[in-house]
Amino acid sequence: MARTKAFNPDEKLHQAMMLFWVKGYDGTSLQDLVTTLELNRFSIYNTYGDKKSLYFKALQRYKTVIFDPLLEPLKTEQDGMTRLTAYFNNLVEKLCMGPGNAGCFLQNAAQETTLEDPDIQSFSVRVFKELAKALHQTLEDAQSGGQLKRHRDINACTEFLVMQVQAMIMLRKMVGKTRLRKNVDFLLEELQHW
Amino acid sequence: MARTKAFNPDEKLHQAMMLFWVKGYDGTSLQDLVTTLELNRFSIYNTYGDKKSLYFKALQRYKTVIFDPLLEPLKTEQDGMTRLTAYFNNLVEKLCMGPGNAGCFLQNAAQETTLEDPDIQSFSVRVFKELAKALHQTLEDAQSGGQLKRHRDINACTEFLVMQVQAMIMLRKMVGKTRLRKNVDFLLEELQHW
DNA sequence: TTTATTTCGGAACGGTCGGTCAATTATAAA
DNA sequence: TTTATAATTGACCGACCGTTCCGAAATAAA
Repeated sequence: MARTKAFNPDEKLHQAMMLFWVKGYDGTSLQDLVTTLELNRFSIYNTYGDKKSLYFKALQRYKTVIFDPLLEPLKTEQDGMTRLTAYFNNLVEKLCMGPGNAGCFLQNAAQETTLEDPDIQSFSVRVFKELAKALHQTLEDAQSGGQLKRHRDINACTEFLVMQVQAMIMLRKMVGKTRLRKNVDFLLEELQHW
Repeated sequence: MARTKAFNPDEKLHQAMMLFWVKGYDGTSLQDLVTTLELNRFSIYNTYGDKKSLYFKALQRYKTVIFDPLLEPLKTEQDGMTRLTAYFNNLVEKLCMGPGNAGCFLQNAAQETTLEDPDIQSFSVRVFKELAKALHQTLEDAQSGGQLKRHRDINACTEFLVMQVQAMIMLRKMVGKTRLRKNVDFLLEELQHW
């Protein structure tokens, strides 16, 4: 016995995600959201709660829509090293396809100094642990498959690779695709001798 | 035939640098500056110009006071690989000594999305090119000294190392010293076989 | 000591921020 | 068709933003 929403909340959330991704939390004003989503301020509050709630919802959406698919190359049936190479190559491509030089929404969220929300922080940490877990499994498979030397410490390698991923995400914000490509190629070449 | 300043502009600029370093450009309000520097708003404008001018001056100060000294280990009389190791070890120490988890002021400045000032951008780029130059020279020395294999492409190695430096700076903002230390040790171990 | 010049302090500017309100409109159930 | 409920709207809130103005205080040169 009530009126129905005149918009699709999921679709609008997606637009909010893109906006926050590119402009950050502080850089995105309520007015920006009103203009971009073509929603009234109150409708935004009514649907998603306050600004930080909306930001968090957008961040969670990013995780499922953007981040999770990036892990797929690590979960195929191929051997470990092949999966690793596929993952990094795909990462470079996707990083250069994203909106502007926005980098990774999750990393941006973790870095925004003004945003010291514990929920957001712990969420970001949790997501990067998922990445670590996937890389760890892949490295294990590579080692048992003989593409990674026996003496290698899987945990140390995993941590290092997580750092490499984050480094590339960040680097993308500052340099072009060519430079990024070269650095990934360098890393992948090193990996062949691990 | 005029009144003298009741404060030391250099000292106050240093305090402003620390503030911008930790809280960023947007995160630092004029009121923050007034409170921290214990200066009147107008005195700030009168001495340093507007907010962005002060920020830029603070950034330049950071370059000479913090960044430049970090390059010193690369410019000693030791052999290339020793200098490289010394540089990274020192970097880890200094990163963990800086204010809070602020990371590197220059990197922060380059990343702040709202701050798309071309002067600031080009300044950051120029500084990181200085780092690249110093690393390049060091790698050359390492190669001619026999600590770096002949077949290695110095330019590619340099770019990769610059990325590693930036990665560590960023990682410091998200993880503790222990984790950072382990990653640097991993990298340095790899370097021994380059 | 006088005078010219600059700093200092506080108040105030217009603008934008995130967030809220009551009145209006639309719609699903009774 | 009526009625209860929720969505929508645009105006509006107090707070803070970066910036500016002006009167008062202070000091170096004349």
